[in-house]
Amino acid sequence: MGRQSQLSCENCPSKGNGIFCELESVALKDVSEHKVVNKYKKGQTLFVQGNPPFGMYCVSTGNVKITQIGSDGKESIVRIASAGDVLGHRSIFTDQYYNATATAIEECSVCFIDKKYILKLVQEKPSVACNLIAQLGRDLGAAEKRVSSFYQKNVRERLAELLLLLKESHGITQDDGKVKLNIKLTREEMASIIGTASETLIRFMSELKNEGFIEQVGKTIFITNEEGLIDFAGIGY
Amino acid sequence: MGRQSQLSCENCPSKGNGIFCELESVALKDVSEHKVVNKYKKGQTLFVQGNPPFGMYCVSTGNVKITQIGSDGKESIVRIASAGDVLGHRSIFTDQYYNATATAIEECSVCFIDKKYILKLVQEKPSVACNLIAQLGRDLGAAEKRVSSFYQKNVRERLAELLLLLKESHGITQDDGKVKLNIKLTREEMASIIGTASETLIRFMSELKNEGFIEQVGKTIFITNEEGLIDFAGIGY
DNA sequence: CTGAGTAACTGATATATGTCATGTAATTTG
DNA sequence: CAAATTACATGACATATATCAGTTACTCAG
Repeated sequence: MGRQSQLSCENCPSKGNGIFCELESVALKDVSEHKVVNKYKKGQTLFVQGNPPFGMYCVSTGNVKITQIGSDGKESIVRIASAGDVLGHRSIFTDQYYNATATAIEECSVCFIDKKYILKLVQEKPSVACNLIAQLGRDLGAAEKRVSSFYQKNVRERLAELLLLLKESHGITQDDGKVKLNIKLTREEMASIIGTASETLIRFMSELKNEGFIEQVGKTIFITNEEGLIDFAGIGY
Repeated sequence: MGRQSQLSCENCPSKGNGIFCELESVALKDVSEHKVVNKYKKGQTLFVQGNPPFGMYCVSTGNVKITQIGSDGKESIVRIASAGDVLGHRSIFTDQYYNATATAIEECSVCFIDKKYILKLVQEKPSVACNLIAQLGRDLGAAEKRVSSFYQKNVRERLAELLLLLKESHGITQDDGKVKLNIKLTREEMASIIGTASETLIRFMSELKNEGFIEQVGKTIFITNEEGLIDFAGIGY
């Protein structure tokens, strides 16, 4: 659905931390020529659970949610991809259909790289393969940590943990010392990340507000007391 | 701790489905020469959460549980590795300390491959890199599925799902049509996989027994009605 | 073989969290 | 700009599951 435009990988906002970061200029230009830049509006899907993969996505700007739908229709957010993150890489190499849906949660610019080309690139450029392995390794680590969180922590602790993770990935420290979470998530979405009902999440958010750990202006969340949250989450950070 | 012995990769029971399966004889022999075969007894650890990784493990025989300990001491099983599965690969490439502990749940034979060598191999042999990516991709897919299961399913459904997964990975169909789950897990361990208390798990196991979906002889579980379980799990398998 | 320790199992009770209901605030749309 | 829709928020209640307590059945070391 997205509008196309050409934008070189060398000027990509995500150049520094992507899987292509160690490629020399010539190779990077070659990547540029094999990709398509797509724009997505909020709510538009990059790919849909159950469909076959044709390539890999690399987020340039904006945030994308990766969700799985249960048989009861409940939507669970398994991951959020931001600038520099790749998407759909899992399905290409495992030769499975997408087992999740990727949806833009805001105006996004995402590059699409053809399956054939990315397979060739991984064969020829060990650095790309290694970076892909590392990325998958980090994703797996994060996913396994979440699995154990579900067992070991209650909703309140998982919420504190989520806020701290969002701070790491999307936090902007302001002049007044408060940290702004630069990502717009509905309460419903936040709830489906930590696996709880939105009402329950909202209740605990209110609690955190009352106790002075966070502040809210509209949907935007500010972390005002990180130490407190860490304590709250009950973790060895 | 394990006793050493030399055993060629070419005769490894897990040769067909490991990450080295596409290597030619010469290369495989080279791998053999860079590995050490270790034996572990039930309860012995391959590596421990928080320690730095020195290499990668490849399970030859037996089953290994990968666990994470929460701040409250609760042990959560994030994955079970069996013949052909690799272990500790995540930490090598992400350059992090182990964020999980690997423990033999029965007599095991596991090959250890030095970090330096495996890095070199991934650089030089694209097939190894691709297989590693695929393996990580499958692991990530499984982990993400578990994350959403926690949100979307209740304990009973997660138990049915676990039994079906164990059937896929460790099931042996017998002459009488019953499927034997060829893996010895304590109820406590099973509970910590699906994230519930052992008492609760036992209760639902009894329920499944009473309704004729499974049978038990000692610790060994037999699946007698797969269809029923699939229905129970409420999933689109 | 035997006793001690651990694991399996069952029951009773407590509680965290889900669900339903209702009202208000914020967005979107014609 | 108003109307309609959607998201946020809080209360009341229901319930799945954790926790605690106790019994029985294995397992393993001596």
